[in-house]
Amino acid sequence: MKDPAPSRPARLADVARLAGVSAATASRALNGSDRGVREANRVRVLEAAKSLGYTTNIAAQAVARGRARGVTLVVKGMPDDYANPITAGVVSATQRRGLPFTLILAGTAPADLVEAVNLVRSHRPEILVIAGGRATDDVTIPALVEALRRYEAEGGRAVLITQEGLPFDTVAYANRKGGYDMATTLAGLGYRNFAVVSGFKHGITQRDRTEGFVAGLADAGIELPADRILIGDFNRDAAYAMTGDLLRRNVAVDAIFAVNDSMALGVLTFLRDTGDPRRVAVAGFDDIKALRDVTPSLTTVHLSWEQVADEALELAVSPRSDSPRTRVVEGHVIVRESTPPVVS
Amino acid sequence: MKDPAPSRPARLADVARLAGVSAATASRALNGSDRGVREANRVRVLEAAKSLGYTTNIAAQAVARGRARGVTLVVKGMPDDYANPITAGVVSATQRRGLPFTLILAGTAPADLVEAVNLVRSHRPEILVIAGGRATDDVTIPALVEALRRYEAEGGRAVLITQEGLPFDTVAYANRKGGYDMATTLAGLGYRNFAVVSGFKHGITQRDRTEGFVAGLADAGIELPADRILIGDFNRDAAYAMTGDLLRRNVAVDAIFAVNDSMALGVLTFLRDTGDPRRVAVAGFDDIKALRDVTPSLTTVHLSWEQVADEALELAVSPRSDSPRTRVVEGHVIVRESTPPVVS
DNA sequence: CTGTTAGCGCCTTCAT
DNA sequence: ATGAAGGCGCTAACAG
Repeated sequence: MKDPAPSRPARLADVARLAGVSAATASRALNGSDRGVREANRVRVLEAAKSLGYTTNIAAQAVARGRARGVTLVVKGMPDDYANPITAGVVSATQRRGLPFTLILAGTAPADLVEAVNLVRSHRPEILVIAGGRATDDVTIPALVEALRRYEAEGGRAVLITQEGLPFDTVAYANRKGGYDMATTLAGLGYRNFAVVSGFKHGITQRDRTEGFVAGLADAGIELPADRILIGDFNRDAAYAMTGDLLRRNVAVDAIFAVNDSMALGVLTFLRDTGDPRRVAVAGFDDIKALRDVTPSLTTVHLSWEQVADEALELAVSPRSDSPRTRVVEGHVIVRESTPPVVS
Repeated sequence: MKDPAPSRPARLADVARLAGVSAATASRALNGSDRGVREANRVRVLEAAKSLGYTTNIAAQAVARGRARGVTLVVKGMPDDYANPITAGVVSATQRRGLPFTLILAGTAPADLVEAVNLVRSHRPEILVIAGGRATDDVTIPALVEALRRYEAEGGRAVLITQEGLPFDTVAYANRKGGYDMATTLAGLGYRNFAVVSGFKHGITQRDRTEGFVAGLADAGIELPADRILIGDFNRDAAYAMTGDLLRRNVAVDAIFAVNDSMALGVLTFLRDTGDPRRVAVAGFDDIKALRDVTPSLTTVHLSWEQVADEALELAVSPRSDSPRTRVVEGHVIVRESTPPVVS
């Protein structure tokens, strides 16, 4: 049997005709914000729509309205909980508000983010959320700011998660404080010889977490030699490799702080692959879900992604303010098996 | 400083004017498929566009063309690698082809999928991919089929991943064979007393994996008592609970096959939380990335998600065929530490 | 409350 | 190769 000739989707006019009303009335009954339609007509329109299998042409609607409903999230890399614990939070916060949700992936190169924002601009959604950190040496920042400026000038609302310091509404985590608290916690447990597995040098998130950690150690009377701060890519595999480098140097280390959980998992797995995973304490940051299934269970800084996402959407739907607002979400240290108290 | 009055985004007409050409020419230079524009004009249009910060209004483009470029993926629940190893594959396969990508989340109730498809219809993308299994007792299937029929009648191309048996192009995994191979592998390692942790009764994926496993055991001369097949929700937490139920019954079990990896992780974590995780062998299915970091490392059926996604897109971009095609991707068993050979 | 009339921004014949 | 004109499906004024 041959395919039937591609029939046109039912249009609003078809529905209106079948219901015996004008297109305007059908529009109001179907998608209008105001209630100005007699009940009888409303019912007839809805029935006609259903019997025709009508779905609003969102593109046409967006053209007519000048803007598309809903929020678009831009995420770097994969939207998995592993690398991007934020995604799930934004998704559910969005659905909770009954807003349409769309996800755009950006590549991991800095310039990709600018490109993604311009792609989003061409969709013209009401709300744009960008998740993910940036680097201090990122030469594309001016381009990013310009793209976002344009987006907002065109009537959109942009909110950044993590991208602190840019002139837009922002939700940030207390990275410095989290690092600081982790340091004092570990020191309190009796550890003295630390190493930090961090992301490449100019990443803002890892920088703040690392600096906070170093400051916390200092306040606990512990100095961290510069060569104990390892630098590499901001992911699990790099952390795995860095741990090898560290241990091969045969330095005395009894605790490793990885600046995020997926890196901590890399550290842990390396330790396990090469002996007893408990011979060095390990701590991470984020409290991603995957931690539930690893041994030893991992000490980390818990962040409430639900709250982060919720604050972001709240900023987005609130009236525009004259100057950019920043909300900071704090986490708290959760001590688990990977950092047992030191017995001496 | 006050916000400037929301300026309109630059339109094609603005670009055309600045470049000194007509809108038609600007359109051809910017987005036209044909090359019919003199080089000099092309350059001037591109420059004008850049200087105005112009981005195509995709909605308008979609209205004019009748269809939006790119692929939309519908996924149930969260798009994380944990529950949906497919997402990452589809994302990269899509980007590899240079197609715009959009993700729509559906709720986990069967009816949510129909709703999601209709939402997608209203976006009118060229390609629609649905990832995720279904239940045999799903009363919404006719509604789903109708929604997809309409989508295709309107000119869209739908491809299902996993949703075997529906009249659309489909990429399926060899679930039965995977289960069968796992059974014979485990039997070959010396195991005799099995249990299966499966998803709720009518899920097609879990049914096939379970049936294959039972058949494999039978061919190895092992009978699986019906009460050793545990039924519950198709996720980690349910598997965790089911394992508890099983062990409390005090039955002799030396190996548990969980029908997917996240359930296997639930089993493993339960075993660990209540004693030595190695006292029972555990095997899963899918080979998700999170497995890299757990101990003991998990025996599973490896599936190439890249290949699955690639076949799906290949079907989608290939010429329409008269009857629905099905491609089956096979996996293979990978034996790891969680199922050591039985020594007797 | 409802219908009429203009657009929204873009693409695509059809001429030239 | 280019421009003019019409149309895609919907919404927003404006009358009534």
